[in-house]
Amino acid sequence: MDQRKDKHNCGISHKGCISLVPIFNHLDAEQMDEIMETVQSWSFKKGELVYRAGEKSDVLTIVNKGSLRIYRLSESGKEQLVRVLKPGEFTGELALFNETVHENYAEAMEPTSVCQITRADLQALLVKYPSISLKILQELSTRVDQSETQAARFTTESTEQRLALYLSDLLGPDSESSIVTLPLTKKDLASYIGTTPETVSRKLKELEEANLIERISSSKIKILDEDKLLFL
Amino acid sequence: MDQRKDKHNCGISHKGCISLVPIFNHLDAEQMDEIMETVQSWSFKKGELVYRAGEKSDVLTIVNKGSLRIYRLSESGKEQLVRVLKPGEFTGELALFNETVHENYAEAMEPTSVCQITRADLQALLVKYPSISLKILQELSTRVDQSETQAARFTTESTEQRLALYLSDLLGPDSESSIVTLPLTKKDLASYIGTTPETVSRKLKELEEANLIERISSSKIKILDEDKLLFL
DNA sequence: TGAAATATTTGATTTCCATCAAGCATGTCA
DNA sequence: TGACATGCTTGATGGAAATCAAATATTTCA
Repeated sequence: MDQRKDKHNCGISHKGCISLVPIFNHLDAEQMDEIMETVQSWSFKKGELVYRAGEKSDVLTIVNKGSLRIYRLSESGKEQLVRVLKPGEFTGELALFNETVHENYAEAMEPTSVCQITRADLQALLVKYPSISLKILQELSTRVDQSETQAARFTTESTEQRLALYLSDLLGPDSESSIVTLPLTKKDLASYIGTTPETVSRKLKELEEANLIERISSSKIKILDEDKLLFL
Repeated sequence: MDQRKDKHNCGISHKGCISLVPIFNHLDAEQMDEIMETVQSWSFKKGELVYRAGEKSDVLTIVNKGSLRIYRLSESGKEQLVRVLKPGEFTGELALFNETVHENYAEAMEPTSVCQITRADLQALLVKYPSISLKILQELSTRVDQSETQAARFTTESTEQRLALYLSDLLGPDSESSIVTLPLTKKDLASYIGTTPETVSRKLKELEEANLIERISSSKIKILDEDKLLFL
Protein backbone atom coordinates (compact mmCIF):
# COMPACT_ATOMS: atom_id res chain seq x y z
CA MET A 1 0.00 0.00 0.00
CA ASP A 2 1.38 3.35 -0.96
CA GLN A 3 1.83 6.01 1.64
CA ARG A 4 -0.19 8.43 -0.47
CA LYS A 5 -3.24 6.28 0.03
CA ASP A 6 -2.88 6.42 3.78
CA LYS A 7 -2.63 10.06 4.49
CA HIS A 8 -5.33 12.63 4.18
CA ASN A 9 -4.69 16.34 3.98
CA CYS A 10 -6.41 18.22 6.74
CA GLY A 11 -6.59 21.41 4.75
CA ILE A 12 -5.63 24.41 6.80
CA SER A 13 -3.04 23.49 9.38
CA HIS A 14 -3.96 23.75 13.01
CA LYS A 15 -2.18 26.12 15.26
CA GLY A 16 -2.14 23.36 17.85
CA CYS A 17 0.39 21.53 15.82
CA ILE A 18 3.00 24.15 16.46
CA SER A 19 2.05 25.67 19.77
CA LEU A 20 1.96 22.21 21.29
CA VAL A 21 5.47 21.21 20.41
CA PRO A 22 8.42 21.69 22.74
CA ILE A 23 10.73 22.39 19.84
CA PHE A 24 8.64 25.38 18.75
CA ASN A 25 6.43 26.54 21.60
CA HIS A 26 9.08 28.64 23.28
CA LEU A 27 8.84 31.10 20.40
CA ASP A 28 6.40 33.98 20.49
CA ALA A 29 3.03 34.02 18.76
CA GLU A 30 4.04 35.71 15.52
CA GLN A 31 6.98 33.42 15.07
CA MET A 32 4.76 30.39 15.55
CA ASP A 33 2.34 31.81 13.01
CA GLU A 34 5.23 32.08 10.59
CA ILE A 35 6.13 28.46 11.14
CA MET A 36 2.53 27.39 10.75
CA GLU A 37 2.63 28.71 7.23
CA THR A 38 5.28 26.20 6.33
CA VAL A 39 3.82 23.01 7.80
CA GLN A 40 1.44 20.57 6.20
CA SER A 41 -1.14 18.74 8.23
CA TRP A 42 -2.20 15.14 7.63
CA SER A 43 -4.43 12.65 9.33
CA PHE A 44 -4.19 8.88 9.52
CA LYS A 45 -6.61 6.17 10.53
CA LYS A 46 -5.64 3.51 13.00
CA GLY A 47 -3.18 1.11 11.49
CA GLU A 48 -2.11 3.36 8.63
CA LEU A 49 1.58 3.99 8.09
CA VAL A 50 3.02 7.49 8.15
CA TYR A 51 6.23 6.11 6.71
CA ARG A 52 7.99 2.83 6.38
CA ALA A 53 11.59 1.62 6.47
CA GLY A 54 13.42 2.06 3.20
CA GLU A 55 11.54 5.15 2.11
CA LYS A 56 13.36 8.37 1.46
CA SER A 57 11.92 11.40 3.09
CA ASP A 58 12.70 15.04 3.59
CA VAL A 59 10.18 15.91 6.25
CA LEU A 60 10.11 15.96 10.00
CA THR A 61 6.86 14.55 11.34
CA ILE A 62 5.34 15.99 14.49
CA VAL A 63 2.42 14.34 16.24
CA ASN A 64 -0.48 16.67 16.78
CA LYS A 65 -3.20 14.35 18.02
CA GLY A 66 -3.29 10.62 18.62
CA SER A 67 -0.17 8.47 18.77
CA LEU A 68 2.34 6.74 16.56
CA ARG A 69 3.93 3.36 17.09
CA ILE A 70 7.56 3.47 15.99
CA TYR A 71 8.88 0.01 15.30
CA ARG A 72 11.54 -1.69 13.27
CA LEU A 73 11.98 -5.03 11.63
CA SER A 74 15.29 -6.59 12.55
CA GLU A 75 17.62 -8.35 10.14
CA SER A 76 15.78 -11.59 10.81
CA GLY A 77 12.40 -10.02 10.16
CA LYS A 78 11.09 -9.85 13.70
CA GLU A 79 9.31 -6.76 14.90
CA GLN A 80 10.64 -4.62 17.71
CA LEU A 81 8.69 -1.75 19.22
CA VAL A 82 11.05 1.19 19.56
CA ARG A 83 8.84 3.86 21.08
CA VAL A 84 5.41 5.42 21.08
CA LEU A 85 5.10 9.03 20.02
CA LYS A 86 2.60 11.23 21.81
CA PRO A 87 1.42 14.71 20.80
CA GLY A 88 4.32 17.13 20.66
CA GLU A 89 6.94 14.52 19.82
CA PHE A 90 8.63 14.21 16.46
CA THR A 91 10.14 11.53 14.27
CA GLY A 92 11.83 11.14 10.93
CA GLU A 93 15.03 12.93 11.92
CA LEU A 94 17.32 10.22 10.57
CA ALA A 95 16.07 10.44 6.99
CA LEU A 96 15.77 14.19 7.26
CA PHE A 97 19.18 15.15 8.60
CA ASN A 98 21.18 12.42 6.92
CA GLU A 99 19.33 12.46 3.62
CA THR A 100 18.91 8.71 3.83
CA VAL A 101 15.99 6.35 4.08
CA HIS A 102 13.92 5.63 7.16
CA GLU A 103 15.00 2.66 9.24
CA ASN A 104 11.76 2.55 11.20
CA TYR A 105 8.07 2.21 10.56
CA ALA A 106 5.63 4.76 11.96
CA GLU A 107 2.07 3.51 12.35
CA ALA A 108 -0.98 5.31 13.72
CA MET A 109 -2.23 3.56 16.87
CA GLU A 110 -5.52 5.46 16.75
CA PRO A 111 -6.92 8.24 14.58
CA THR A 112 -3.89 10.50 14.48
CA SER A 113 -3.00 13.83 12.96
CA VAL A 114 0.50 15.01 12.29
CA CYS A 115 2.27 18.05 10.90
CA GLN A 116 5.17 17.82 8.55
CA ILE A 117 7.86 20.34 7.83
CA THR A 118 10.29 19.97 4.97
CA ARG A 119 14.07 19.91 5.23
CA ALA A 120 14.41 23.21 3.39
CA ASP A 121 11.87 24.99 5.58
CA LEU A 122 13.32 23.53 8.75
CA GLN A 123 16.84 24.54 7.79
CA ALA A 124 15.69 28.06 7.18
CA LEU A 125 14.05 28.10 10.60
CA LEU A 126 17.15 26.74 12.30
CA VAL A 127 19.18 29.57 10.84
CA LYS A 128 16.62 32.17 11.83
CA TYR A 129 15.88 30.79 15.28
CA PRO A 130 18.88 28.92 16.69
CA SER A 131 16.93 28.12 19.83
CA ILE A 132 15.03 25.56 17.78
CA SER A 133 18.29 23.73 17.15
CA LEU A 134 18.95 23.58 20.83
CA LYS A 135 15.53 22.10 21.51
CA ILE A 136 16.02 19.42 18.89
CA LEU A 137 19.53 18.68 20.14
CA GLN A 138 18.09 18.36 23.61
CA GLU A 139 15.42 15.95 22.47
CA LEU A 140 17.79 13.85 20.38
CA SER A 141 20.37 13.54 23.12
CA THR A 142 17.62 12.43 25.49
CA ARG A 143 16.51 9.91 22.93
CA VAL A 144 20.03 8.52 22.56
CA ASP A 145 20.15 8.12 26.31
CA GLN A 146 16.79 6.36 26.46
CA SER A 147 17.74 4.02 23.71
CA GLU A 148 21.07 3.19 25.32
CA THR A 149 19.36 2.62 28.64
CA GLN A 150 16.95 0.27 26.99
CA ALA A 151 19.75 -1.56 25.19
CA ALA A 152 21.74 -1.91 28.40
CA ARG A 153 18.73 -3.35 30.17
CA PHE A 154 18.32 -6.03 27.54
CA THR A 155 21.76 -7.40 28.22
CA THR A 156 22.08 -6.90 31.93
CA GLU A 157 18.63 -7.36 33.47
CA SER A 158 16.32 -10.33 33.58
CA THR A 159 12.95 -10.18 31.89
CA GLU A 160 11.29 -9.80 35.25
CA GLN A 161 13.55 -6.87 36.12
CA ARG A 162 12.91 -5.21 32.78
CA LEU A 163 9.18 -5.49 33.33
CA ALA A 164 9.54 -4.09 36.83
CA LEU A 165 11.68 -1.21 35.58
CA TYR A 166 9.15 -0.50 32.88
CA LEU A 167 6.33 -0.29 35.40
CA SER A 168 8.45 1.91 37.60
CA ASP A 169 9.28 4.18 34.65
CA LEU A 170 5.55 4.54 34.01
CA LEU A 171 5.01 5.59 37.57
CA GLY A 172 7.57 8.33 37.22
CA PRO A 173 9.44 10.13 39.98
CA ASP A 174 6.59 12.46 40.94
CA SER A 175 4.07 9.78 41.67
CA GLU A 176 0.91 11.05 43.29
CA SER A 177 -1.01 7.91 42.52
CA SER A 178 0.47 4.45 42.60
CA ILE A 179 -1.76 3.26 39.78
CA VAL A 180 -0.23 3.09 36.34
CA THR A 181 -2.06 2.70 33.07
CA LEU A 182 -0.33 0.52 30.52
CA PRO A 183 -0.20 2.57 27.33
CA LEU A 184 0.53 -0.49 25.24
CA THR A 185 -1.15 -3.74 24.42
CA LYS A 186 0.48 -6.71 26.09
CA LYS A 187 1.88 -7.68 22.75
CA ASP A 188 3.54 -4.31 22.22
CA LEU A 189 4.68 -4.22 25.81
CA ALA A 190 6.28 -7.61 25.34
CA SER A 191 7.98 -6.43 22.18
CA TYR A 192 9.17 -3.26 23.86
CA ILE A 193 10.80 -4.99 26.79
CA GLY A 194 12.10 -7.76 24.60
CA THR A 195 10.02 -10.77 25.53
CA THR A 196 6.83 -12.60 24.59
CA PRO A 197 3.24 -11.97 25.65
CA GLU A 198 3.22 -15.31 27.46
CA THR A 199 6.16 -14.32 29.59
CA VAL A 200 4.68 -10.91 30.36
CA SER A 201 1.55 -12.65 31.56
CA ARG A 202 3.50 -15.04 33.74
CA LYS A 203 5.78 -12.40 35.21
CA LEU A 204 2.89 -10.09 36.05
CA LYS A 205 1.31 -12.98 37.85
CA GLU A 206 4.50 -13.62 39.79
CA LEU A 207 4.78 -9.95 40.74
CA GLU A 208 1.20 -10.03 41.90
CA GLU A 209 1.73 -13.19 43.93
CA ALA A 210 4.72 -11.52 45.56
CA ASN A 211 2.43 -8.63 46.54
CA LEU A 212 4.49 -6.11 44.61
CA ILE A 213 1.67 -5.14 42.29
CA GLU A 214 -2.07 -5.59 42.01
CA ARG A 215 -3.88 -5.84 38.73
CA ILE A 216 -6.87 -3.52 38.79
CA SER A 217 -7.94 -4.12 35.22
CA SER A 218 -6.25 -5.38 32.10
CA SER A 219 -4.51 -2.06 31.59
CA LYS A 220 -4.39 -0.68 35.12
CA ILE A 221 -1.87 -1.84 37.64
CA LYS A 222 -1.39 -0.67 41.18
CA ILE A 223 2.21 -0.58 42.36
CA LEU A 224 2.23 -1.83 45.92
CA ASP A 225 5.95 -1.71 46.64
CA GLU A 226 8.09 0.23 44.19
CA ASP A 227 11.28 -0.18 46.20
CA LYS A 228 11.09 -3.95 46.21
CA LEU A 229 10.10 -3.88 42.57
CA LEU A 230 13.37 -2.17 41.69
CA PHE A 231 15.39 -4.53 43.86
CA LEU A 232 14.37 -7.75 42.18
CA MET B 1 39.43 9.16 42.20
CA ASP B 2 38.58 12.67 41.20
CA GLN B 3 38.39 13.61 37.56
CA ARG B 4 40.79 16.48 38.16
CA LYS B 5 43.51 14.00 39.00
CA ASP B 6 43.03 12.14 35.76
CA LYS B 7 43.27 14.85 33.22
CA HIS B 8 46.32 16.79 32.19
CA ASN B 9 46.20 20.08 30.38
CA CYS B 10 48.03 19.95 27.09
CA GLY B 11 48.72 23.64 27.06
CA ILE B 12 48.11 25.19 23.69
CA SER B 13 45.31 23.38 21.94
CA HIS B 14 46.08 21.52 18.76
CA LYS B 15 44.58 22.56 15.52
CA GLY B 16 44.07 18.88 14.80
CA CYS B 17 41.40 18.77 17.38
CA ILE B 18 39.14 21.02 15.35
CA SER B 19 40.18 20.39 11.79
CA LEU B 20 39.70 16.69 12.34
CA VAL B 21 36.14 16.82 13.49
CA PRO B 22 33.18 16.40 11.13
CA ILE B 23 31.12 18.84 13.13
CA PHE B 24 33.65 21.63 12.53
CA ASN B 25 35.88 20.76 9.60
CA HIS B 26 33.47 22.00 6.93
CA LEU B 27 34.19 25.55 8.08
CA ASP B 28 36.99 27.59 6.57
CA ALA B 29 40.39 28.06 8.14
CA GLU B 30 39.77 31.34 9.93
CA GLN B 31 36.56 30.06 11.43
CA MET B 32 38.31 26.97 12.70
CA ASP B 33 41.01 29.16 14.20
CA GLU B 34 38.28 31.09 15.98
CA ILE B 35 36.87 27.90 17.43
CA MET B 36 40.30 26.71 18.46
CA GLU B 37 40.53 29.71 20.73
CA THR B 38 37.60 28.46 22.73
CA VAL B 39 38.54 24.82 23.23
CA GLN B 40 40.63 23.28 25.96
CA SER B 41 42.83 20.32 25.35
CA TRP B 42 43.41 17.49 27.81
CA SER B 43 45.22 14.20 27.81
CA PHE B 44 44.44 10.98 29.63
CA LYS B 45 46.39 7.84 30.32
CA LYS B 46 45.00 4.42 29.62
CA GLY B 47 42.28 3.58 32.09
CA GLU B 48 41.64 7.14 33.26
CA LEU B 49 38.11 8.46 33.22
CA VAL B 50 37.16 11.54 31.24
CA TYR B 51 33.84 11.61 33.07
CA ARG B 52 31.65 9.30 35.05
CA ALA B 53 27.92 8.75 35.46
CA GLY B 54 26.31 11.09 37.93
CA GLU B 55 28.65 14.01 37.28
CA LYS B 56 27.32 17.30 36.02
CA SER B 57 29.10 18.77 33.09
CA ASP B 58 28.82 21.64 30.70
CA VAL B 59 31.33 20.60 28.09
CA LEU B 60 31.25 18.64 24.88
CA THR B 61 34.21 16.28 24.64
CA ILE B 62 35.77 15.60 21.26
CA VAL B 63 38.36 12.87 20.80
CA ASN B 64 41.54 14.12 19.20
CA LYS B 65 43.86 11.15 19.50
CA GLY B 66 43.40 7.70 20.99
CA SER B 67 40.01 6.26 21.88
CA LEU B 68 37.36 6.34 24.56
CA ARG B 69 35.31 3.47 25.87
CA ILE B 70 31.78 4.65 26.59
CA TYR B 71 30.02 2.31 28.95
CA ARG B 72 27.23 2.33 31.48
CA LEU B 73 26.39 0.48 34.62
CA SER B 74 22.88 -0.83 34.56
CA GLU B 75 20.41 -0.69 37.42
CA SER B 76 21.74 -4.01 38.66
CA GLY B 77 25.35 -2.84 38.49
CA LYS B 78 26.52 -4.76 35.48
CA GLU B 79 28.67 -3.08 32.88
CA GLN B 80 27.52 -2.61 29.32
CA LEU B 81 29.80 -1.29 26.59
CA VAL B 82 27.86 1.33 24.65
CA ARG B 83 30.36 2.44 22.04
CA VAL B 84 33.97 3.27 21.34
CA LEU B 85 34.82 6.80 20.32
CA LYS B 86 37.54 7.33 17.75
CA PRO B 87 39.23 10.62 16.79
CA GLY B 88 36.71 13.13 15.50
CA GLU B 89 33.78 11.76 17.48
CA PHE B 90 32.20 13.52 20.43
CA THR B 91 30.42 12.66 23.64
CA GLY B 92 28.83 14.35 26.62
CA GLU B 93 25.89 15.76 24.69
CA LEU B 94 23.29 14.55 27.19
CA ALA B 95 24.70 16.47 30.15
CA LEU B 96 25.51 19.41 27.92
CA PHE B 97 22.22 19.97 26.16
CA ASN B 98 19.92 18.86 28.93
CA GLU B 99 21.90 20.39 31.79
CA THR B 100 21.76 17.09 33.61
CA VAL B 101 24.31 14.56 34.78
CA HIS B 102 26.13 12.06 32.64
CA GLU B 103 24.57 8.61 32.41
CA ASN B 104 27.69 7.01 30.95
CA TYR B 105 31.32 6.56 31.82
CA ALA B 106 34.04 7.61 29.37
CA GLU B 107 37.38 5.87 29.86
CA ALA B 108 40.59 6.20 27.86
CA MET B 109 41.45 2.89 26.20
CA GLU B 110 44.97 4.07 25.42
CA PRO B 111 46.83 7.37 25.82
CA THR B 112 44.16 9.74 24.58
CA SER B 113 43.80 13.45 24.04
CA VAL B 114 40.52 15.27 23.83
CA CYS B 115 39.25 18.80 23.32
CA GLN B 116 36.44 20.26 25.33
CA ILE B 117 34.17 23.14 24.49
CA THR B 118 31.82 24.69 27.00
CA ARG B 119 28.09 25.03 26.66
CA ALA B 120 28.28 28.82 26.45
CA ASP B 121 30.95 28.77 23.76
CA LEU B 122 29.18 26.08 21.80
CA GLN B 123 25.88 27.93 21.93
CA ALA B 124 27.54 31.04 20.60
CA LEU B 125 29.02 29.00 17.78
CA LEU B 126 25.70 27.40 16.94
CA VAL B 127 24.14 30.83 16.58
CA LYS B 128 26.99 32.11 14.47
CA TYR B 129 27.41 29.02 12.31
CA PRO B 130 24.12 27.15 12.00
CA SER B 131 25.81 24.55 9.83
CA ILE B 132 27.42 23.22 12.99
CA SER B 133 23.96 22.47 14.37
CA LEU B 134 23.14 20.50 11.31
CA LYS B 135 26.27 18.42 11.66
CA ILE B 136 25.53 17.65 15.29
CA LEU B 137 21.91 16.85 14.47
CA GLN B 138 23.16 14.53 11.77
CA GLU B 139 25.50 12.77 14.13
CA LEU B 140 22.96 12.46 16.92
CA SER B 141 20.24 11.10 14.67
CA THR B 142 22.71 8.53 13.36
CA ARG B 143 23.55 7.62 16.91
CA VAL B 144 19.89 7.17 17.82
CA ASP B 145 19.57 4.86 14.86
CA GLN B 146 22.64 2.83 15.80
CA SER B 147 21.48 2.47 19.34
CA GLU B 148 18.00 1.40 18.27
CA THR B 149 19.49 -1.08 15.83
CA GLN B 150 21.60 -2.53 18.59
CA ALA B 151 18.64 -2.68 20.97
CA ALA B 152 16.49 -4.40 18.36
CA ARG B 153 19.18 -6.98 17.76
CA PHE B 154 19.30 -7.87 21.42
CA THR B 155 15.69 -8.86 21.44
CA THR B 156 15.27 -10.37 18.03
CA GLU B 157 18.55 -12.08 17.12
CA SER B 158 20.38 -14.95 18.72
CA THR B 159 23.82 -14.43 20.19
CA GLU B 160 25.35 -16.12 17.19
CA GLN B 161 23.50 -13.81 14.82
CA ARG B 162 24.54 -10.75 16.80
CA LEU B 163 28.15 -11.83 16.60
CA ALA B 164 27.84 -12.48 12.89
CA LEU B 165 26.20 -9.09 12.35
CA TYR B 166 28.92 -7.44 14.34
CA LEU B 167 31.63 -9.02 12.20
CA SER B 168 29.75 -8.03 9.10
CA ASP B 169 29.41 -4.45 10.35
CA LEU B 170 33.17 -4.37 10.85
CA LEU B 171 33.68 -5.47 7.29
CA GLY B 172 31.57 -2.61 6.04
CA PRO B 173 29.82 -2.31 2.70
CA ASP B 174 32.92 -1.30 0.71
CA SER B 175 34.98 -4.31 1.62
CA GLU B 176 38.23 -4.56 -0.31
CA SER B 177 39.72 -7.04 2.09
CA SER B 178 37.77 -9.76 3.81
CA ILE B 179 39.93 -9.59 6.90
CA VAL B 180 38.57 -7.68 9.85
CA THR B 181 40.48 -6.55 12.91
CA LEU B 182 38.59 -6.76 16.16
CA PRO B 183 38.93 -3.34 17.77
CA LEU B 184 37.85 -4.65 21.15
CA THR B 185 39.08 -7.19 23.62
CA LYS B 186 36.95 -10.31 23.73
CA LYS B 187 35.57 -9.13 27.01
CA ASP B 188 34.44 -5.79 25.60
CA LEU B 189 33.17 -7.46 22.47
CA ALA B 190 31.13 -9.80 24.61
CA SER B 191 29.75 -6.88 26.60
CA TYR B 192 28.94 -4.95 23.45
CA ILE B 193 26.96 -7.72 21.82
CA GLY B 194 25.37 -8.69 25.11
CA THR B 195 26.95 -11.99 26.01
CA THR B 196 29.91 -13.49 27.86
CA PRO B 197 33.50 -14.05 26.72
CA GLU B 198 32.94 -17.80 26.96
CA THR B 199 30.06 -17.66 24.56
CA VAL B 200 31.98 -15.44 22.14
CA SER B 201 34.75 -18.01 22.13
CA ARG B 202 32.36 -20.87 21.50
CA LYS B 203 30.42 -19.10 18.79
CA LEU B 204 33.57 -18.06 16.94
CA LYS B 205 34.61 -21.67 17.01
CA GLU B 206 31.25 -22.74 15.59
CA LEU B 207 31.46 -20.14 12.83
CA GLU B 208 34.96 -21.37 12.02
CA GLU B 209 33.84 -25.00 11.95
CA ALA B 210 31.05 -24.02 9.59
CA ASN B 211 33.68 -22.45 7.29
CA LEU B 212 32.13 -19.04 7.54
CA ILE B 213 35.18 -17.43 9.08
CA GLU B 214 38.81 -18.21 9.68
CA ARG B 215 40.74 -16.99 12.68
CA ILE B 216 44.06 -15.51 11.51
CA SER B 217 45.19 -14.30 14.90
CA SER B 218 43.48 -13.46 18.15
CA SER B 219 42.28 -10.14 16.77
CA LYS B 220 42.20 -10.82 13.03
CA ILE B 221 39.40 -12.74 11.40
CA LYS B 222 38.91 -13.56 7.76
CA ILE B 223 35.31 -13.56 6.61
CA LEU B 224 34.90 -16.48 4.25
CA ASP B 225 31.22 -16.20 3.45
CA GLU B 226 29.52 -12.98 4.42
CA ASP B 227 26.20 -13.89 2.82
CA LYS B 228 25.85 -17.08 4.82
CA LEU B 229 27.02 -15.23 7.91
CA LEU B 230 24.09 -12.86 7.61
CA PHE B 231 21.63 -15.66 6.94
CA LEU B 232 22.25 -17.64 10.10
C1' DT C 1 -26.85 -8.50 20.99
C1' DG C 2 -24.15 -12.35 19.71
C1' DA C 3 -20.72 -14.47 16.79
C1' DA C 4 -16.12 -14.17 15.23
C1' DA C 5 -11.80 -12.46 15.83
C1' DT C 6 -8.25 -11.27 18.87
C1' DA C 7 -5.88 -11.17 23.36
C1' DT C 8 -4.64 -13.31 27.48
C1' DT C 9 -3.62 -16.96 30.50
C1' DT C 10 -1.87 -21.41 31.73
C1' DG C 11 0.64 -25.67 30.98
C1' DA C 12 4.34 -28.76 29.01
C1' DT C 13 8.53 -29.00 26.71
C1' DT C 14 12.80 -27.56 24.67
C1' DT C 15 16.51 -24.59 23.68
C1' DC C 16 19.88 -21.42 24.42
C1' DC C 17 23.17 -19.53 26.99
C1' DA C 18 25.01 -17.97 31.61
C1' DT C 19 27.53 -19.75 35.20
C1' DC C 20 30.98 -22.39 37.41
C1' DA C 21 35.25 -24.72 36.94
C1' DA C 22 39.58 -26.05 35.17
C1' DG C 23 43.22 -26.16 31.81
C1' DC C 24 45.99 -23.75 28.42
C1' DA C 25 48.18 -19.78 26.30
C1' DT C 26 50.04 -15.31 26.28
C1' DG C 27 51.93 -11.39 28.10
C1' DT C 28 54.35 -8.80 31.79
C1' DC C 29 57.87 -7.26 34.66
C1' DA C 30 61.02 -8.22 38.71
C1' DT D 1 64.35 -16.01 32.58
C1' DG D 2 60.69 -17.60 35.12
C1' DA D 3 56.75 -16.79 38.02
C1' DC D 4 52.37 -14.53 38.14
C1' DA D 5 48.70 -12.46 36.24
C1' DT D 6 45.52 -12.06 32.72
C1' DG D 7 43.05 -13.64 28.90
C1' DC D 8 41.18 -17.38 26.11
C1' DT D 9 39.24 -21.91 25.42
C1' DT D 10 36.70 -25.98 26.58
C1' DG D 11 33.66 -28.80 29.40
C1' DA D 12 29.64 -29.75 32.49
C1' DT D 13 25.49 -28.09 34.54
C1' DG D 14 21.39 -25.42 35.65
C1' DG D 15 18.08 -22.09 34.90
C1' DA D 16 15.43 -18.62 32.45
C1' DA D 17 12.56 -17.92 29.06
C1' DA D 18 11.05 -19.15 24.14
C1' DT D 19 8.10 -22.11 21.81
C1' DC D 20 4.18 -24.97 21.06
C1' DA D 21 -0.42 -25.92 22.33
C1' DA D 22 -4.86 -25.36 24.20
C1' DA D 23 -8.30 -23.16 27.05
C1' DT D 24 -10.42 -18.89 28.51
C1' DA D 25 -11.41 -14.08 28.32
C1' DT D 26 -12.22 -9.85 25.92
C1' DT D 27 -13.10 -6.90 22.04
C1' DT D 28 -15.09 -5.80 17.79
C1' DC D 29 -18.58 -4.91 14.77
C1' DA D 30 -22.33 -6.90 11.73
